[in-house]
Amino acid sequence: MENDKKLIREKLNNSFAKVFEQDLFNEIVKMSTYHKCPKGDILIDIGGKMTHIPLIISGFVKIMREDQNKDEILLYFLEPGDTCAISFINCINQSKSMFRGIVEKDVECIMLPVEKIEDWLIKYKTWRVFIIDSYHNRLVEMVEAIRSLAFLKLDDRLYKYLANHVKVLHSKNLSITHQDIADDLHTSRVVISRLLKILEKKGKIKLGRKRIKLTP
DNA sequence: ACATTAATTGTGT
DNA sequence: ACACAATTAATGT
Repeated sequence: MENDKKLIREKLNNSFAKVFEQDLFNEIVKMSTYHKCPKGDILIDIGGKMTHIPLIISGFVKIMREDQNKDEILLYFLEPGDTCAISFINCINQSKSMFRGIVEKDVECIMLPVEKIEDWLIKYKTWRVFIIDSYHNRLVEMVEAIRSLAFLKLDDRLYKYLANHVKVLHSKNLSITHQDIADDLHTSRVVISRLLKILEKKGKIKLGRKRIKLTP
């Protein structure tokens, strides 16, 4: 147990360095629990109720919305240093989640209980800033997603999608299938394959089975 | 090491 | 969009 707290303290220091004031930092360590979620885990599902909110230490999570015909809309990603501020509101007003969060790459996170989160909002300025910032970031990403849907052609969207993955994974080598991409971008696999082929011919990427390499 | 099978990717209509 | 061919990875013998 003591070891656990030590671990949390360490992890928080690495990913959330100097974001929180000292008192708050100590409280977070005291109230939180450490979790690991393997790829494929569903962190939060549509209709689910939240009791904790996560602070992401490592890995990343894909947040999406599913509509009537089982179609999924990709909304945004949670990266290390992020929290899901949207789920935070769900916590406070006890409403159910509109979104689903799927772990795309093994996640380490710190879970915080809802009750405390509300207290801290009043007590700590750095916490307020953190939550509002988080909200702002989510909004910016959603606006960007809408812009991209409305104005960009599919080939540009595809490239952006790849570039974004490169960014969050800190690696130019992506291990992903054409089908997965097609699902996220709402097209067929064949279209993605063809566009990727064109990108390869242009020298923008290198293709392999289950892997795509962005060229610098 | 080889054959079999399943999954992924490529291409023409 | 569909069908099918080709290629590659995974698994068992």
